[in-house]
Amino acid sequence: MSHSLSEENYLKAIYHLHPKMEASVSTTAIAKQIGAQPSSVTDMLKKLGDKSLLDYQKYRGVRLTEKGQKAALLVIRKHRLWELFMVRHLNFSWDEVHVVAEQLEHIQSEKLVDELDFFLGYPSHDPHGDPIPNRKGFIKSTVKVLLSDLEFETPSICVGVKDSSAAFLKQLDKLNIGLGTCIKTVQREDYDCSLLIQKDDVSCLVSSQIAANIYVKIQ
Amino acid sequence: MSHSLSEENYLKAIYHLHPKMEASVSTTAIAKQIGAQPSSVTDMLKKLGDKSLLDYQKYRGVRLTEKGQKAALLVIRKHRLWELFMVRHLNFSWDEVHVVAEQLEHIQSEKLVDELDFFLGYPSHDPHGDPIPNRKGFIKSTVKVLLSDLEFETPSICVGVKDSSAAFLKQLDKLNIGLGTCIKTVQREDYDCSLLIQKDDVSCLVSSQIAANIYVKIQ
DNA sequence: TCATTTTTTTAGACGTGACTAAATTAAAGT
DNA sequence: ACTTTAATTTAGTCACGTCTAAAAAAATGA
Repeated sequence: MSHSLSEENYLKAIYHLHPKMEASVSTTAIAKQIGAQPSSVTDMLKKLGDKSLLDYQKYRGVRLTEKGQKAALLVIRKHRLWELFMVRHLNFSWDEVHVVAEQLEHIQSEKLVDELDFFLGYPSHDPHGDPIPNRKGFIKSTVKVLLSDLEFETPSICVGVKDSSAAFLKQLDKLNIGLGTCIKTVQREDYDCSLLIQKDDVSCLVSSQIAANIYVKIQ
Repeated sequence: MSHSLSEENYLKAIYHLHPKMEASVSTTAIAKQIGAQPSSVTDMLKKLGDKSLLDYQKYRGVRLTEKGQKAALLVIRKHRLWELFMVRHLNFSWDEVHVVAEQLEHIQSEKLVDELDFFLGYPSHDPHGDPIPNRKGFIKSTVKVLLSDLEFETPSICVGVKDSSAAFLKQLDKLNIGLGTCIKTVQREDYDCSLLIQKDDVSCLVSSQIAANIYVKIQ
């Protein structure tokens, strides 16, 4: 019924690589995500296969089962609720919460999570704009697009980030971009593909790398 | 600098067996406390000795070093802060928090603990009446006595419990005894050593086992 | 198609933290 | 003091999750 810390990390990694279960995930991709050797991944995939958390066939990659996906989403639920708790109540900034939530997400107590959810007022999104699954493991998929893919002169609102590393989030803080910031793209510079954007009547230039890690929704 | 989950559990167990470092703790006592075999304990004691968290000499029992005691107290600090958080903010009762705090106490993040401490208003005691060490690992020792050792007709206040198992705490709830309850003992029944106590003008009978697990302070 | 490269799996090993069974040391009792 | 009992340690094993090196399968490309 419950899973080890490592198992939970694998489930989460596989989910993140293909949230919609639309294709199978390769051993190498998982290894990169987890930061382990492919041979270690193979071992774990066999184990998770035996627990029927995913479908594993040699050389075929894997796909989460319903059961595996639910387990992954319950870990992600805990991660995001703890992140929000730390930002709202413990004076953490959005770039500091991830590493600590990586530990807290493995605490096993349904009551703890559900009461935390209640305490926070059943929030819909975490501090990075990602949706929080409910206690059944159901998650709302949001319609969002990368800033780099947005058509020029289309007003949009920042709703999340693709990269949630501390380095990137600190960069956004410097640029004064956060969740809810209104942005439209003006033009792309041919030289380095950086984007000229307009934000609250000020325009500024952001690199293509930054633009490719910001999610926006069209108003 | 930081210790594994198992190491932390051993340090905590040793501290609880002899909080004042007044005597050496035996391998068997630790084994009972942890719920492990004595041979496993020996292995771990060697390891903790090598890390100079305790003094270990074959067949001589162990004693925590200053460093080891501080490490133990920082784990206990986390345990008690989390317990209080759950009772105050997450609708946990005092008999439910222990098992979950056993997990939460191993989360490694100084900022998390210190911010939690601040969030709770730098509390002095946990929901079972035990003092909470500060961030330096300093703990206030309280003057308290077991209800079973209290002299008859001496007014006292319940300040803690020795046994914090869910079973015992639930029993206290039934008897309407909690932290702050005013109690005096009236007499001891010769037959079964149970105690007649008086509490808020009602008298009732409690078994010797119960009386030996309630701490009171004299008014 | 067939050789080469890449991916994946197998085989064998290691560290951690536990165990059992046997050996050793310390404590207790006569 | 010597024998018996209890406590402690040693030796060897095991499961978990990892690793490296080698083998096997799949993908790629001339």
